Amino acid sequence: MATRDDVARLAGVSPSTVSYAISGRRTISDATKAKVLAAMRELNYTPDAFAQGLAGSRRGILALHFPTSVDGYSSTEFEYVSAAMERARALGYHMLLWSNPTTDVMGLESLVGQKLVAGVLLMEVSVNDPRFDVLRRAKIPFASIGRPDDSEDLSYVDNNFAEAGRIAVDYLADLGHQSIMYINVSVEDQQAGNGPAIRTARAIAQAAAARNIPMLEVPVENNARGGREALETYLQLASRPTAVLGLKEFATAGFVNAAGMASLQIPQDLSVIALGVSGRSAEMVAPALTTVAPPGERISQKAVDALVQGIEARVPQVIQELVSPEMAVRQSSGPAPKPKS
Amino acid sequence: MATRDDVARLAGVSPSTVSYAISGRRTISDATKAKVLAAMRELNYTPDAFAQGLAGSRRGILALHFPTSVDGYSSTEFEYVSAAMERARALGYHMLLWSNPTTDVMGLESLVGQKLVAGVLLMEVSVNDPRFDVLRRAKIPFASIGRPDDSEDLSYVDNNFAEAGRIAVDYLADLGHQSIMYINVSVEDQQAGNGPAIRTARAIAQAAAARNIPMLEVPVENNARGGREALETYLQLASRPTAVLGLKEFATAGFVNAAGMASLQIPQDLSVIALGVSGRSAEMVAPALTTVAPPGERISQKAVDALVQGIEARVPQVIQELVSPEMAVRQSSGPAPKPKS
DNA sequence: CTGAAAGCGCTAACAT
DNA sequence: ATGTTAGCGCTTTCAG
Repeated sequence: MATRDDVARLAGVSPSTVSYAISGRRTISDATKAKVLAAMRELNYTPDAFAQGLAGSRRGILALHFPTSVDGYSSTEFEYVSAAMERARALGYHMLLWSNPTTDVMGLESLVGQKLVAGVLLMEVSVNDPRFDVLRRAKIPFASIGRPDDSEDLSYVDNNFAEAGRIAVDYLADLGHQSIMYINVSVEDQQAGNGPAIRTARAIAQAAAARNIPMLEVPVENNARGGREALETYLQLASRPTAVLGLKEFATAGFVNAAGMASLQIPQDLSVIALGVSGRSAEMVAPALTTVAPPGERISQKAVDALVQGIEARVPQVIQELVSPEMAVRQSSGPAPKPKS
Repeated sequence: MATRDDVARLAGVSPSTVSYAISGRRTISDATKAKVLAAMRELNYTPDAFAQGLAGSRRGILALHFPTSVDGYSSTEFEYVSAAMERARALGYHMLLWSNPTTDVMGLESLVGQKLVAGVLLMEVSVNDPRFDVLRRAKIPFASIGRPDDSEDLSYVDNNFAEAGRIAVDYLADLGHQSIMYINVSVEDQQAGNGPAIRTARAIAQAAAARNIPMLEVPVENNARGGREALETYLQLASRPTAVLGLKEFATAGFVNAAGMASLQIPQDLSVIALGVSGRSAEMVAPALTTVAPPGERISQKAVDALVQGIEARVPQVIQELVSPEMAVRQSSGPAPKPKS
């Protein structure tokens, strides 16, 4: 492979001139610039990323870090990943995928220690996520999709859960629903500090209280079986809520499907709203799920922007942003049934 | 941050000794090794990845490349990505995610030109994928998940489509089904050379012919609307097949849901089998889809192994492997209905 | 068994 | 406007 010196020789200029012609960090006459460009093209030259990284200060790689999940991830999560990668590329960075158990903080430490990446973007953060301390100590720029409880000094972009709760509850209340069941993630996940689960529960509780509506929380695992369990719980209730909010797509789908088996009509008998689920997933279920979810690409994009700002800005600023969720009314929700007399 | 020379100074040895103590590429007395290790620990030293990459020959980064899809990807695809990343890590490599339009071959070229990555793993390859030529010309190691038509000299791991077709068709034939409809990807996708679509169609046709069963192919887009269109086509058929094979999860789910709306009973009236769909996705649908799909993690894992072999082996070998699909019978399939007399 | 020294291919300060 | 040169932090020969 051709090196910069080969290009310089062929163009008849000094090596540094080649560098400057590429970077534009000093003025080069059009004549020599043309010669350099021609030589580059002829030799099919591209600067070596490792040499650039070692010599300069810019290391054009970002890491996207998420804890390995036993449950696996859904297409909704992949949308975040894809969008983050595309945004990184648009800003001139490569995106490294990195995943290890949350408990294994060493993994992150070793990644950072190698100085391979210029910054780290955290996904699936918990309210007391230990990764933040690791990164703070390492003095490496970072930002997160989602936020921990103690988030004063850090840059993040997160879903506006409070707003999501309000939108969903108000929508249901306006349709005459008088009580709500919330399908939460498993107790273990909650204890692990799952941010969306905790914040959503809080938001729904508040919004429901504001509308004077009782709310019941049911924790299940995020899979079809969990959804079925939620339905069993639902069926055993003395007075069944007419509205169900589900946080995760697999559990919510499982609930809806089980309800269908049990001859419950959705949305005639009860309304179901899925929170934080992408449209594509929502439409895999029958009836298609009404959703309240933030635009994932935009969250990822802004989070990458925040990270890059933290890397490149001379005076990094803390960027914190809550993205408003959007409601998509599909077939799983409607007016509350008339109470039987 | 501490450098290797700092460690050497603290340990009272020469810099190269530190390197050798780490790499183990020459024998070091236990005494000095202990000193070095202690110094490393004290300074919290990790070798700089860029310096290692520049000085040595090993560049511990792999790229996972897939064309950006307008349709977006599903959780099934994410499983491949996750598994590939984990395997790479197990083998001591980082995994870079990279995606751009197939038409834009320049994008891949620039990635490779930077010599950032030691090898490239291709996903979502088409039968005439232009990316192979780019990589061949660049003389960079590569392997693929899936394969092009001309695959003689390259390493790949792919689903055994022929076997998948046979398994599905034999299963249906044994249950008395006499004709089959195949929901394929859109005509555009087929013309773009979508390998799984083309090979699956071929496999089903062959297996059906062997069992003397007619097969009808219906191309639709991979989303809920596509599934509904497939059902409309189905309903208008003079004699309706009692079995449907679907290639993509969103279209297949859409078909099943639309069938439910049209009061078709699955599996009583017709059986549906989803090909290449993960269990998690299959269970989002009601009735849960019977699937014939290869174990995604194992495909990814072997593909990464093949790539790394191509990078590290002194005499790289061409590794080609077809992974057998597995059938999971769920609720969407059963015996053919008795023909009405 | 260990040390010294020559690069790897660049960036950026120091020249002119 | 361009050339010269000193590193960046390592790996790996060459020399004990």
